Amino acid sequence: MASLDLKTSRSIPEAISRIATLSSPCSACSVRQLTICAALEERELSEISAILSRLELEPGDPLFFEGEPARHLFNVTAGAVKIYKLLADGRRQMTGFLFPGDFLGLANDETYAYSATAITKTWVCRFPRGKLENLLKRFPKMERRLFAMASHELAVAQEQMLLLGRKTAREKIASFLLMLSGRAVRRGQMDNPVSVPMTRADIGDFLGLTTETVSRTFTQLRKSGMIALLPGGKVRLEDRSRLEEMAEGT
Amino acid sequence: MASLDLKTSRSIPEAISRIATLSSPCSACSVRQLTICAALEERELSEISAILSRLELEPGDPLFFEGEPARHLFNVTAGAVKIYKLLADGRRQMTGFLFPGDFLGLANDETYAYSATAITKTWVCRFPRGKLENLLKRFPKMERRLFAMASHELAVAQEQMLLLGRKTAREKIASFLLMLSGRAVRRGQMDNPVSVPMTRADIGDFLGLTTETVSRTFTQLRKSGMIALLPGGKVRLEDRSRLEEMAEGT
DNA sequence: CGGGAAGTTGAAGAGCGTCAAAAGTAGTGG
DNA sequence: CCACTACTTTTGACGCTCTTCAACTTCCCG
Repeated sequence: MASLDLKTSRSIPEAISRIATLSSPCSACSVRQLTICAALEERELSEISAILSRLELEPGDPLFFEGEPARHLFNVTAGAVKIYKLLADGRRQMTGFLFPGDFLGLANDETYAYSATAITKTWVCRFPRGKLENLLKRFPKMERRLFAMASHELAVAQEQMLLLGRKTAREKIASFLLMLSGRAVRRGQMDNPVSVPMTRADIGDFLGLTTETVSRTFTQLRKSGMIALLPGGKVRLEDRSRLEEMAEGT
Repeated sequence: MASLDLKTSRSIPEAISRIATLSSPCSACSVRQLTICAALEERELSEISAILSRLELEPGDPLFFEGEPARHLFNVTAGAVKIYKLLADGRRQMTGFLFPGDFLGLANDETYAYSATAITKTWVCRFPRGKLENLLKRFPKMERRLFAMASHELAVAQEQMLLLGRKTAREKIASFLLMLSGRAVRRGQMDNPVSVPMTRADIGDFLGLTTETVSRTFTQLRKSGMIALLPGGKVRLEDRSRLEEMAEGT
């Protein structure tokens, strides 16, 4: 699994190497157009840059835990992050997987509503909450962009509720693979094969299934010729239209 | 609308006492403090008032359907609304129940991501999307308030994912009743008994269960003395702490 | 290589869904 | 005011999907 992300993140060193020559490291940011920093001027970027810290996380490193005071907001620039909530007895629900360009840490009250952990080697920009809020007041464009992203998250969450509440295991897995593929495209990557950097247990906790059911369902889709399981945690979609039908329940 | 210049009213009773003398119907709005119109000046309220239509809906009346061009945003002022998504074969997932003070119609692309229907006799304020957006640009306080509400929705959605993906039928029903109770309190109503204006089928589609399972689970909770089913769609919570434990899976 | 985590597969069982029917409730009109 | 209808809710019997528990295999990373 880990080897797979090394591949996807191969362009990071290049980006870093360019940092020194630019006025703001953000100018070289490969995910800028995807996130809150889109459409900002160079001068504004340097102000953003001044308040953030860049962190490098190893697989399994936590960003924060549910219930903690929400002191920071984060922006994923490379790698993958999982966010989840727990029940008292340890049952876990992933509420999202985050990839480059995704934003996390919005807190309604003063504490995080979920925990966040790096899945692979991951780079994030970390913003102190108060400082970012001050900046947002001065850059309405950025605030509106953040609102739009939250609004998008809301639509994604509703789609996920439909999946969790009403789809079968096969439909869930099909939807999941298509979602990963679609998001890869939006980040400018190949749509197929799709990189699946998380474990079966993580996928299960995302889809409301057990690891065993996830594994069995992958096998089932493989045997019916709809997908191929490639080494390095990659999955090739062999019949996208049938997967799409399956995902919609037809 | 003629203008009567008043200072911002901070306390609700104070505001209500002034209703008769005020120009904008929004001044008398009982849910103002709960929604996007909180903390606006009288002059701003009258501008809001100028762009909205007030609609009265009968049970079953649609507000809009998934996929339709998102021309309006809505604010519930009285009654109850259900929002839901459908699969091709008719399977349905409620993504929320909305009560006075709640906001709906945010659309990421140009179309609604879900359908919305009145459950009971309902009053809403309807805002043309473009006009409201213009107003938001001029009233950053309101835009920030809307953002905060969307952010809250996001946290609620994540809680619902935890419920849908990982809770048992009993835990789901317990969580549901406690949620209704908590929201009633936030609207200034009694926390117990809780009013349950939606059908068993609607509840099932909200919790990822069938009507039969919802009904059986209600019966089970009633027989174990945790709730009482009252006429008129009311439920009395007989043992809140046990319900809370159950909702959290302990 | 070797050890531990992750993934796969099997068998058995539980929880919830499905199908069916009865009982309760609300609205309508004679 | 009651009968009629249609819908909602409840209850029962049965079945299926997914979970649980367990063993085995594969894949990494040191």
